Amino acid sequence: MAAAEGTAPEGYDKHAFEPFAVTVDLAVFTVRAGALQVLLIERGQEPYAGRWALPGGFVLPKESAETAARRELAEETGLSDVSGLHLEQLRTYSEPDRDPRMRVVSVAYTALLPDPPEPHGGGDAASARWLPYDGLGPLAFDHDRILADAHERVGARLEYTCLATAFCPPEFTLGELQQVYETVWGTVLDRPNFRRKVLATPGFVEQIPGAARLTGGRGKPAALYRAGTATALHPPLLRPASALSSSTEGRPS
Amino acid sequence: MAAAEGTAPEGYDKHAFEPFAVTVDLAVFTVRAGALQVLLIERGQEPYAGRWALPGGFVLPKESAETAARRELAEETGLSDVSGLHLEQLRTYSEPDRDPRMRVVSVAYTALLPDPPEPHGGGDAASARWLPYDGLGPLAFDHDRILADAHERVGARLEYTCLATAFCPPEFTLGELQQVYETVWGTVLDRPNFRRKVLATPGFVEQIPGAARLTGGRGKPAALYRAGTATALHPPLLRPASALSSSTEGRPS
DNA sequence: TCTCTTTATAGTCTGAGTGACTATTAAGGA
DNA sequence: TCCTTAATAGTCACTCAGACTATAAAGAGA
Repeated sequence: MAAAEGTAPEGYDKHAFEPFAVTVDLAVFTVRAGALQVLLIERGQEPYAGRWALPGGFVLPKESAETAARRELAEETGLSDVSGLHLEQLRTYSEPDRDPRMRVVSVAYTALLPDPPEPHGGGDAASARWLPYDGLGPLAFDHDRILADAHERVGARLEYTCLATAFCPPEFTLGELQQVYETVWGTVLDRPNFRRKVLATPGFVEQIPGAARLTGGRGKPAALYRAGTATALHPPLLRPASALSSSTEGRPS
Repeated sequence: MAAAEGTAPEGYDKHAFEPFAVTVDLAVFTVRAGALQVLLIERGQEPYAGRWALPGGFVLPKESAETAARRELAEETGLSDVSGLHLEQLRTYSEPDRDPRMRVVSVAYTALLPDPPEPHGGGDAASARWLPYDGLGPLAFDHDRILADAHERVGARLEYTCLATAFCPPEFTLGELQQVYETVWGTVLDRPNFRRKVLATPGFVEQIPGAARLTGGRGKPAALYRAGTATALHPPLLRPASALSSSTEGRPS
């Protein structure tokens, strides 16, 4: 139901039941220098003063959670245009005691950025920073759990969708695309096999004719590709069995 | 964040911002007589009076959305013990105008029941009924969308998990398990190939030694199985390409 | 300039897994 | 007794992924 039936108080009005605060939390990932990084802000006040937390904020009265998430994403990253970025609802966290101050229900979102976003945003967050996902200390609230869920979701999405290109700039090499997989999954993939699989999937990537880029200064120049129009990956690109538990290893806290 | 930072009003207190009503909506599926059926309640009052809607209700001040969903599931189905049933959070719907009366954020859940639940519940819902998923008219609120999302999620879950046994009673034949797949996906599967795949997956099902049941009175008796301990399905049991769009075909409204 | 290293790209071989089949077994009904 | 139905067993070919080897094209250093 949408409201006001079932266990609703009889003759309800908007104050006949306990109101909830509704917020959004953002797990924003990027791949920088071969490492998976997360956008975090440092809390300035209690509770959890000094601890890192996921960016986020209240859903305003006239906006959806999705709209709120995109607004917060723009504010925290400092990017002027976030309309093209990948933003996906993760799940909702509603444990009654997850915020010691009051009852807060939070809709978590996962966002993916290509490499060169500004180091930290110009929004209201005092100190937003990119931090490596591995080795994070315990975060504020239940954000360890949210971040771990987000990581697992992104890893699974790479298997069944063409989402990996969302981590890449408009033009990228297959080596860079492979590094996205390797970084998120925490494994090493065979380069010829990865190449064969990506090129065999229609619409995953399309080659930019005649373009090439020297990668690292050494070695043969790599052909450049851009993201294709396909979104699904059939058959999927399954991560090796050795990477199946990596989503629960090395996660914060 | 969990609350009270970012775009939160300065010096917030619990009434410094617009309160939201938080509800749960349930998409409860079962397979009865070879058809996919959904538990629905008929609305008795405006808005959408006379229309069918998903069961659900308010999240109480001291409970999580998951707890609320399980409580509602027990009330609406009339089952005394729902602790063993599959219940999974789907996603959250938060469009500002999804309920014309007030601002309601709803956390949707998907539940799966084996065949013989009571026809309708003894809870507060005046008229809860099982209705076939195919051919449903437009539902109340945005419940068409929620139900379609739930169907798609269940169909995808069958591919990668051992979830299909949640639709089956404690003892079942492989033919019954196959019918779960065929009913949810809306396709016909090859029986020997399905059998080979299920039996080749360790922990999916385990045979009950010596037990057999006549299925339909005709034909060779089928061996009985119970659900195994595995939860994941590696490699997945992908639905045929002909069933890929069936999640968007034939869905209500 | 001639190697050596590095990286991209091409190709081979094999085994696992699946789709499309055919064959056999065990029940009930005419 | 024969026919139908449904479960179960087995075959064959094709696809695909993993593990390789080989070649091409760049820079670095002697």
